[in-house]
Amino acid sequence: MKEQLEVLLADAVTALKQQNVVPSELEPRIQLDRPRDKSHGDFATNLALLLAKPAGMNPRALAEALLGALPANSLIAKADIAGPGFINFTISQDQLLQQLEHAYQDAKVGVQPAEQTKRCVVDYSSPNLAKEMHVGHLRSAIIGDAVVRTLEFIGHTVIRQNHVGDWGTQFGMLLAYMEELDDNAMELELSNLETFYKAAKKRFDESPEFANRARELVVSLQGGDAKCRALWQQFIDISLSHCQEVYDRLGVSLTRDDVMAESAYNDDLAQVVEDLKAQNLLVEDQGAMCVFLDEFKNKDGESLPVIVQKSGGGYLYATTDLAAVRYRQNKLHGDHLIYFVDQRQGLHFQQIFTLAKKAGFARQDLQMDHYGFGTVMGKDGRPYKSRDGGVTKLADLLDEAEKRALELLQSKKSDLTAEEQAHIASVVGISSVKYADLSKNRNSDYIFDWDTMLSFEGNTAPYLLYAYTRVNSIFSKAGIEANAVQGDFVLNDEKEVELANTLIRFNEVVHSVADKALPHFLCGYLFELAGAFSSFYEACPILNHDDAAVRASRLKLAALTAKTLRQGLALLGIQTLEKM
RNA sequence: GCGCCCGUAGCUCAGUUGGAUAGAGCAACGGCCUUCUAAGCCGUGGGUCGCAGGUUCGAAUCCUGCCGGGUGCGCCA
Repeated sequence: MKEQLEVLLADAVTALKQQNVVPSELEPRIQLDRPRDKSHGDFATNLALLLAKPAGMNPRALAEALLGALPANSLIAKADIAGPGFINFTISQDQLLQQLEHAYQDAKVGVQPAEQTKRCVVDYSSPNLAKEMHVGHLRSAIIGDAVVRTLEFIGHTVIRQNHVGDWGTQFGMLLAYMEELDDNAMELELSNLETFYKAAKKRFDESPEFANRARELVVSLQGGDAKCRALWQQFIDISLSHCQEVYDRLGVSLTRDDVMAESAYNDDLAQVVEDLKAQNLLVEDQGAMCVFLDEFKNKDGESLPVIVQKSGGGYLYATTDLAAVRYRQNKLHGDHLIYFVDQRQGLHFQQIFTLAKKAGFARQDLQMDHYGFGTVMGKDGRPYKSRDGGVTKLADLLDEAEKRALELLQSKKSDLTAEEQAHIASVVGISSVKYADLSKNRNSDYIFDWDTMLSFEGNTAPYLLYAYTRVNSIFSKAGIEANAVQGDFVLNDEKEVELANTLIRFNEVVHSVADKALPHFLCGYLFELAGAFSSFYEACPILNHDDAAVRASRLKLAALTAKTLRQGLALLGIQTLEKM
């Protein structure tokens, strides 16, 4: 609908250029807003204000001219010139009704496919396998997964890449510790990777012999020693299955097939350095192999180095990331490489992107984006910590979410069985954690607060899940299938119109989430939709209305609301409940 | 020192590439359950958009300079 209006306006501009009213070289950006004030119509544009100066005309007169040049159409019911020269459009109700009917019938709820589909290679989650996943791994997995689902929904091909860390120096320490244990003890110790890591670290810090052995093992591991590799593989397998458990509980769509570990690039690293050298980009500095990029300066105004090989010969994560760029472009055939990684690695990725293009590892037109995010903070405004001051394991965090949700449910009166309560608590707990994260702008830090995220009031998962069950209860009460209501949409009541206008915005919102990789747009929209429905539900009787046509139309509005909420939440990676 | 992010109501946050009177939720206060629904709805109060300049028809948004916070800047990932 917005797109159609944009096309009409673009045509009007073209017409005015032909009439020499507007300079022909002008290419104004057509901006259409949804005004907050309803008296300003459904859409408003500032086009006349933008063009007034170059055209040497009074903005209101130019607005008149634009309206005169607008092609005939069935979209616009009314167009007014307001204020200094805004044009306010009111969309014809026929159009609105058509859009509603289409969304009601459509498997994608009226969401249009992207104009140009791409192959997106998305790097997200990517934990270090040496330790168990902790609270710091939450955002990449949750936000990345929501964006991935949204990109797929509008027709892009997405290749997930879980770039797990399985190759760092700390693995020497872990292997050394494994060596000291017999089979039984090992199995026991590996059941909790967190304590295993701590025990190994303690040995490393306390015993110089152990530390030496750990360093030897890193060398043998990277040298391909069979015994060492087997031990390492055993550890990696256990750690990956821990990760998979967390993904499954969290409803993150990653699987074992998406794992493309750091170690997988091992054989290509020497080649990366070789290729940089062949292009005269490489400089040896203090024994390390570096590329100095003029785009980045240090405090003295000197170029900043990207170190690709340590003075001891070892490779670094910059080397691996360069190899990964090349792999993702050439082997996975990506058009758009996306990284959901902590904001703090911003400089690193800027360097990698710049160097990848400079070295010809990436085509000049390859799109590469680092979508960063802020830190998870505690209520005290400092990075989130568990009660004992340590990092919180993700598994424990999710346990607590479910436990708190269950307590909350039990505090309310309900006729649910214990089994139903347990299931609902699990969904509510997990989705609360996810939604709290997704509903904030990913760029900023956010405060992790159990009470706020589990509240049934405000922009939260429990509120939306409850809103969904309320809509559903209408259909179960009436014994009607939501997707098979006979009759047409008819809009009379103000609340009906408001809900209808909110419903048809879903398409725009989904596209903006995909374009900007900002899922909080969708959260804000769903909250608005749930609110619009509640107001409608309060003001407009559905099953009790005696006019069958009105009843049918309202049922369809409810059905489309349910469908939109379900689909919207699904894009966020949140499942719905039939009752709660 | 330089780079990036941030500063909006008491609190948590929106504000979609500059738009009309800066919005939600929580908290506070006041209403609404003999009608599908109250884990809900309706309403009230609450602001020097960090500060000071600038750009223009118009600035929370763009530019410059300060103040305050976070984060990063050669061999960890």
